[in-house]
Amino acid sequence: MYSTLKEFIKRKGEIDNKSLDEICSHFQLLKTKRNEILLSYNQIATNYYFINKGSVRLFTNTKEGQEISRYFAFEGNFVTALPSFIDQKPAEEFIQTIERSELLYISRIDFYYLVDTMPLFAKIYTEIIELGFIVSQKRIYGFQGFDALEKVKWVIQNQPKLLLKVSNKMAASYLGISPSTLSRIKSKL
Amino acid sequence: MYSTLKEFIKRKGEIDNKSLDEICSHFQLLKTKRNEILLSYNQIATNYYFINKGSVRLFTNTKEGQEISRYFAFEGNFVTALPSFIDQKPAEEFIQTIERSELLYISRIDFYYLVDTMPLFAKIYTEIIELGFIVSQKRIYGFQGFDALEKVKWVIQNQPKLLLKVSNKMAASYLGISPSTLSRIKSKL
DNA sequence: TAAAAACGTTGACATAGGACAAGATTTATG
DNA sequence: CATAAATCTTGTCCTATGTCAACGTTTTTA
Repeated sequence: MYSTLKEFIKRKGEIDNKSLDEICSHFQLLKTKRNEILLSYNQIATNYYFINKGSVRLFTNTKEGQEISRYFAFEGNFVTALPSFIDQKPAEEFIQTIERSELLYISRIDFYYLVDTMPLFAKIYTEIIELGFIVSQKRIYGFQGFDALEKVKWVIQNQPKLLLKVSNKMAASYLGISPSTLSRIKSKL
Repeated sequence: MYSTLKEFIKRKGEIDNKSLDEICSHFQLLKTKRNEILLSYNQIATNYYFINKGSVRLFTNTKEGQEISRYFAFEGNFVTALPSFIDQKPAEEFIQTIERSELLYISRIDFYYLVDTMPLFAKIYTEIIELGFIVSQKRIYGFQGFDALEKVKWVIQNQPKLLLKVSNKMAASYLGISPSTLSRIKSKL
C-alpha cells in the first residue's frame, strides 16, 4: 500500500526504515470512483493527497459556468489546493478525481507535524513546492506567445501523459483553446 | 542600507537583532545602471537578489530574436533565476535591471548556509517559494481563457505597479499580446 | 548636443481560432 | 440494457488580435 509513496520519499534523500514507516503511518487510504469531488469551491483544504493510482485534477468554473482545468496530477505525485491548504482560506477551485483512484491522504495537522519534526520531511515539502513552482514557471513560459499548435506540442513534450489520460474538453480548457481547435490539431498530428 | 531587507524579514516572524544582523551581513550592495544584465542565458545563477530600490526583470528571446519578459520584481522583493539557482544548471533566461537599481545580493553558498543553520531563514525561504508558487498559479489561472482586455485589467488589479513602471513593449510580451494591442487597450482605459 | 536607434501610437489589412450547429460516438443513469 | 446525456468531430462563419507600415516621440550613443 505504501510502496509508491516510499519510493517517492527515498528518491528525495537517505532515510531509515523507521522514519519511513513513521511518515507513512500518517497517511490513510482513500479509494474513489471516477469524477469524485475531494474538495469543493469555498471549502478549506485540510488534506494533502498522494496519488497511488489514478488521476486528479484541479478546476474552477468561469462566470459563464464553464469548467476550466487548472492542473492534472497522476500516479506518484502529490496534489492539493495549495493556496487554501497553506493559508486556510476558502479554496477558489475544486479537487476531483478523473478516474477510479487510490489516494493516500495526510491531514494538514499531521503534515505540518512531520514538517516540523522531521527535517527530511521538511526538505521533501520544500522540494515539492520548488518543483511546483518550477513547473508553473515552465508552464507560463512555455505558453507565452505560443499559438494553439505550439501549445499542444509543448504539452506532448512536457506532460506526455496528459493528452493520453485526459478528455479533450479538459485538456482544451487547460491549454486555453477551444475543444474544436484541439480536436482539429490532434487530427493533423 | 539594510532597512528594507530587515523590514522584509521581520514581517516573516519574530527575530532578535543579532540574528537579523547575522543574516544581513551575508548580503552585499550592488548599484546598477539601467538595463544592466545580472545573469546571461546559459550562465549558472549563483546569487539571490533582494531589491532595495529599482526594478528587475527576467526575460528570454524567442527563436526569432524577440524578447519575452517573464517576470518583474520591484522594491522589497527577492528575485533570481530559480531553476538555475536551485539545480545549478544553465539558466534559460536573463536577469536584467530595468532602471537604476540598488540591489543586495547573497551568494548561493551563503544563502544555503543560512537556510541550513537558521530555522527562521529556512522558513523565509519556504515562504518565498510558496509565495512564488502561488503567484505563478494565480498568473496562470488569471490568464486562462482571458482575452487581451481582461488580461490588462487583471494585471492592473493584481500587479498595479507593473504597467506604471514597465515599458509598453515589455508589458505586452509579459501579457502575451502585441504592443499595438496593448497600446490600443490602454488608450480606452 | 546632434544624429541614430528604439519605442509608442494609430490605421489598414489578414488570419488564427472562437462560436455555433449537426451528426457520430461515448458515457451515465434508471 | 435501453434511453438519455455528454462528448468528439467537422463544417461554416465571424471577430479579436496579429502584422506591417508610417509618423511622431523618446532614449541612446558618440
